[in-house]
Amino acid sequence: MNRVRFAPSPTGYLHIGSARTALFNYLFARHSGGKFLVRVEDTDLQRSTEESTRSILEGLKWLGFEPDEEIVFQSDNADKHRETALRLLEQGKAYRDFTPKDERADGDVKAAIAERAREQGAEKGLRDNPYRDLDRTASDARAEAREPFAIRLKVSREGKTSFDDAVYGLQEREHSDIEDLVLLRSDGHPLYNLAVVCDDIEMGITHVIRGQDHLTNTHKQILIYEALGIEPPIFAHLPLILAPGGKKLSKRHHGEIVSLTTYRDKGFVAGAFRNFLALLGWSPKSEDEILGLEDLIEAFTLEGINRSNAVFNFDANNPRRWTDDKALWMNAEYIRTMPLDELIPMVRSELRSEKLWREEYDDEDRVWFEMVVDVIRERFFTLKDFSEQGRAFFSEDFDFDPAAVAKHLKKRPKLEEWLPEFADRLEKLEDFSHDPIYEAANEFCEEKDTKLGILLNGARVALTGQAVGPSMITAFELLGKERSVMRLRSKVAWNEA
RNA sequence: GGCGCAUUCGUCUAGUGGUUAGGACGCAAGGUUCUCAACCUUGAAACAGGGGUUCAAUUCCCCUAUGCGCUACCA
Repeated sequence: MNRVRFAPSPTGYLHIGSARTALFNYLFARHSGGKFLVRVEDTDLQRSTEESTRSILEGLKWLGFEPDEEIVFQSDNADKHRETALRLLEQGKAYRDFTPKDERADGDVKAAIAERAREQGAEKGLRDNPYRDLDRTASDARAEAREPFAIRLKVSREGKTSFDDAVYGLQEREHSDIEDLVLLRSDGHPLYNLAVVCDDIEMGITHVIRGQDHLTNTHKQILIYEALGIEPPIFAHLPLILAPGGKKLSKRHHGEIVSLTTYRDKGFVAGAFRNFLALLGWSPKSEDEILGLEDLIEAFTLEGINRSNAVFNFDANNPRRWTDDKALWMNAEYIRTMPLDELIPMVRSELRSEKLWREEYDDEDRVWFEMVVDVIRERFFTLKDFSEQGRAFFSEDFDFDPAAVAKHLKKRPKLEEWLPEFADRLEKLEDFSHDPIYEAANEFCEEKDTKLGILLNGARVALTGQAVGPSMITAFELLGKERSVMRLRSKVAWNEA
């Protein structure tokens, strides 16, 4: 049975790239009837926080990925990792390195690495550590004398490692390009490469599905598997998600846009965002794009993953383009087509958080509430729209869009008399439903020798504060006689700037 | 600096040794008419560049360019 894991390091919120990695792991597990596990890689004690762990798990839950077994915390296994390093030392497959640890600069680590490499040039040999072939008794003696040391893997001088990546194909790397990696720090803490390998073995992981940034490091892990005499799992590396312009998508430069919780907080339907994420770097055989969780599970295969990085397109300077257009479109598509039963709870919690919720909506006004939601969702993009653009349906306290007031009211000064007059007509209607309202509106316009649109567009602004919205006749019906009449008579909109 | 990976419309992508290079988002135009940011229809829009191999290359090979990743006693 396949066993996969999602292994985030808790050093911040859940990045959308990580969320997609979790998604692919989850889909792979479900598609093949395997297990989806979660392991929190908290070996970097300095940077790991509990709050981050909490927010990552919350994010996974929102997307609907519950782990099939208890969550593993990597730091709990540190002793085992240490034992493993010691065992390799014992077997002569690793050695003690007594070189004093050099303090690395905090800022641009990458630049420092490149600089060092440039200086060392071609004469640098990755095998020339003086302690690599230190006599065993001498090594033991120095360790006995409490001299600090790190444990490094003894990579053989000749040959190469290779593995067949499920996405990128055959990968080969010369040993001469791989240094003797550190397994255990001089302070006794295990390092990442050792920890992942040990834990993946311990957890019985069969497929490692992770970001492409791990592709070249995989060779180091293969070397550890070999030293341990254990068959490595199958690796499948995923293309990265980039920012517009092909740059790295980072918190530092792109802010909250990279955090999964942003999407929840800004009114995304989890299923819609999940659907969008799935299409970034993977595609189904069919041309369908709207895929629910079950569809994704059925269609998902490693073969469908492509190799080039995907750009997550958005415009930080344009509020309507705050995230990828297609993601927004997809969210709108979900909102207007999903079963009402599923949408209602989401709208309820949105209204609750904006203090617009009334218990009657779940009770005696339930039918009315569902009708309203069903009508207004047609033009909405996010769940937030229910409390913003749709606010007038749930509260008397709503704003008027100045552009709408200018275009549909101020430009037609006569409406200031007509709307209250029309209110009188509506008030007299015994049957306040579609046809009678429509007739009354038509009659009124004939009398005033004006077009229906002028009256209704003006009414829309007066009743909802918006220039766009559902059919106005329907809006009258939904708001009811009392509120319609009151708002038509109100001068509030006219006094807006 | 070294090593690795990638490159099809603006973006996400499909695809093949011979195709009108397909779809989606976005964009544009037209339609609908009570509004449009909804809906319907139509349209513009791509094989990074240069060499090979071949009857034929977007597809296979090489080089260049560009981007990304790794290169750490980070994960």
